[in-house]
Amino acid sequence: MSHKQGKRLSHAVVERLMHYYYFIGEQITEDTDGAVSSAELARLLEMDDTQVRKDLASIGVRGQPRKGFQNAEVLTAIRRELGFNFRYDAIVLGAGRLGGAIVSYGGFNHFGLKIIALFDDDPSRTGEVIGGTLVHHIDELERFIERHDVHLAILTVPHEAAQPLADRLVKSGITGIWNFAPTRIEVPEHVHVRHEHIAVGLAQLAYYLKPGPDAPA
Amino acid sequence: MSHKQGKRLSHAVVERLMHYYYFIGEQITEDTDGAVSSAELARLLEMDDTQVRKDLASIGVRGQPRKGFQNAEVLTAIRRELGFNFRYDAIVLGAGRLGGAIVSYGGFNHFGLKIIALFDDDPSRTGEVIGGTLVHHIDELERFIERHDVHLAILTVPHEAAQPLADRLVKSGITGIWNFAPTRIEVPEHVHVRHEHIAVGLAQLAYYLKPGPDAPA
DNA sequence: TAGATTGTTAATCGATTAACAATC
DNA sequence: TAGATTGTTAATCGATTAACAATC
Repeated sequence: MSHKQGKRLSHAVVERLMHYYYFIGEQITEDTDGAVSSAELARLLEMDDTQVRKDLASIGVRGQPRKGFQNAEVLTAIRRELGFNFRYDAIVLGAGRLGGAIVSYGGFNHFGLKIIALFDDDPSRTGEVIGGTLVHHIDELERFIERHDVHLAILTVPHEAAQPLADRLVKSGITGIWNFAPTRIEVPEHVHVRHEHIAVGLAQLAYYLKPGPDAPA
Repeated sequence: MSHKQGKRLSHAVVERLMHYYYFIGEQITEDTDGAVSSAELARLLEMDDTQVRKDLASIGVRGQPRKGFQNAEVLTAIRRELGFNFRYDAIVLGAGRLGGAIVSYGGFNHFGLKIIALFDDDPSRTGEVIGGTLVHHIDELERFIERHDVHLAILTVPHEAAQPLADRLVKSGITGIWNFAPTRIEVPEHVHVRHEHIAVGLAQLAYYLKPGPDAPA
């Protein structure tokens, strides 16, 4: 393998790999043998073709002159590099609409994510099944995590519940938190948090739609 | 005003402004008169303090030596710059769990977004009210957009429905699309699309949680 | 005043793009 | 072979960080 092992990919590279994965994955239905050129990928994703070649080289994929990159080979390398071949068991905190949307979304298993339980503090929700997943009472949290050796939690709770819950999660051994709660949470250094700050996306759009002299063309 | 009007802010700057807005907004409850130093903001958001000062300078906010930046002044400037003072009427396409979660989330009105209707192709959903918002049949789409002069649409439909719907939206005069559908959509240049590619967040986390020699410390 | 913090220029760093020889 | 496309080095660009005088 020609690329350096252990080299940590930047967030930007991981994001671009996801876009390649996503896009090639969409194209491939029966045409698994197809290939794609860096120029083609670049055009469709509105980026530079050199960038594409560099990104793919960085994960050890080599193209063929006059042909491009084998679809299947690219997908395999991205899966390997981003860890989609591992299975990550996860729990979802909060059985509200967002938590429900997340457990119901079937796409995550392509990325190795398997949601094995929902938790909610409303006792009347306990025992309910959403998207094939059982709702547990929040009091069961610590015992469940220990018993099932879970390391990833998805937070979809209100503002005020987020930090106390994060503390409980960390104490129980959770090392990754995907935070959809509308607040920042603080965790020890060894815990990875991804803040999914949905209003940022809205702000980006609003900025472009804003009327007046400041509006960009 | 000292900052250049009409200067287009980069995506990265818009995102950082949102983090400041969010964070200061959380702090301020009664303490509207408070101020925050660039060093304090930087520490809490894990970034460089010079960056904070530059960002705030770029939207015309001036701090006071030995005091910092007035909370209220920062918030006002960000609102002005990002367009939160305008009202954006929006429609949501798809009355599934995700569409429901979006209309039920109360936070968007802080950013000027007002969701005025849901649309779904399932006739049995028509007339239903979710989060205070009425579900219309998709056949009403064009007439509704025209009648209510809507320019922003939020897509929460399945893969295969996304592109055809985007085409209808564009034809009806929509100029901004917030796309939560798990596929890329193509639109004319004058239409702004924000792809909310949720699995990217998962991939970032998975990359850090991945076991093995490649895993970063 | 002394000292904390800003505002801004200069230096550094990294990411993007251009160029082009190597390859099939 | 000729020509399309890769792989990679060099050049450019922009973003981040360091340094420090200005300010209250």
